[in-house]
Amino acid sequence: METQLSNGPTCNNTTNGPSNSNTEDSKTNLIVNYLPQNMTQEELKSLFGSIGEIESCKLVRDKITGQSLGYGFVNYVDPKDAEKAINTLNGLRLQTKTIKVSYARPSSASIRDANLYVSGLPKTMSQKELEQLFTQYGRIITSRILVDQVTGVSRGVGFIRFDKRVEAEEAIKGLNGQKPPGATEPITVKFANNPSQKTNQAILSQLYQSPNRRYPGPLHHQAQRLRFSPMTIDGMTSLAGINIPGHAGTGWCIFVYNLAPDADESILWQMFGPFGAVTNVKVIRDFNTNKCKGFGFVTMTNYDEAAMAIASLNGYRLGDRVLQVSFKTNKTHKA
DNA sequence: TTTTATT
Repeated sequence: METQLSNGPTCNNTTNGPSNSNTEDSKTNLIVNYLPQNMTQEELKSLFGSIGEIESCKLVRDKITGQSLGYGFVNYVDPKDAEKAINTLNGLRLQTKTIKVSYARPSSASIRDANLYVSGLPKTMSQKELEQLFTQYGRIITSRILVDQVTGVSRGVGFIRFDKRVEAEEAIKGLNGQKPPGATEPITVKFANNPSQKTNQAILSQLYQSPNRRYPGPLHHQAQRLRFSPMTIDGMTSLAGINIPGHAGTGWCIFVYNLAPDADESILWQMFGPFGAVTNVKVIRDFNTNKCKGFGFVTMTNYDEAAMAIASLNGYRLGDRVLQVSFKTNKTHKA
């Protein structure tokens, strides 16, 4: 019985059970999870190559869309380097993500589709308690409880990934429809949807079948998933008759709010440049005093990079100020 | 009432 609970609150348990995976392969081959969306295989290779010589490296992508699936494999020549990579790179913060680095289990059919979706959980249940409930059925690889982004309170929904599919099946048999100790409502336990089942065909048909939609939000979101270029989106914008926030035609215009009175253009270049191609920056100043009026604009060429910059820099603390960063909207001056 | 963990 080698079940390991996670080491910490953020489900960073490494899958290096002493008895389970002691093949040669497992000592050099790593799986890297929770990678930022825009990270390329080259960047992955470069990051892990800084530890030692890499035998092979692969970023896993969606077969159809080419989108990164947020994880990859790094195989070192020397097992010592693999161990070093776990020790130094696991938990590393990259942009908005905290990456997880652990030994890859030997690939086999038995470990696929072992991910469970659990709903109806008591809102008070912690990740640890969730694991305690499931651990009797097998070795837990990851666990997660989804929380409300704003309040941080549990949504009563979570995921449990087991080492083996058969363990997941047993957990469904044993726990689906059951009440956890102390709970008033039964929980639902089933296999989680396979993310790759959500084909872009379905997304595309949504895009094209709604020529009258007026709501930029969701469409915008899907554009991100599909990695359309700004030009493609522009074409679709006219086709669908909608507005895409921040899209000026020459790039993606980003609104930066709460700059200090003495802010200048160089600070905007410095902040946004690392995220990708920046074509223009502008600090808005008072005509008389020549002091910054508290905001500015940045234009970036590529949607993905602009989105990443916004995700990373919104809420960023510059001096004693907390910046607000978003795509520029066409709102005049209400709300 | 679905996050991105098996090449």
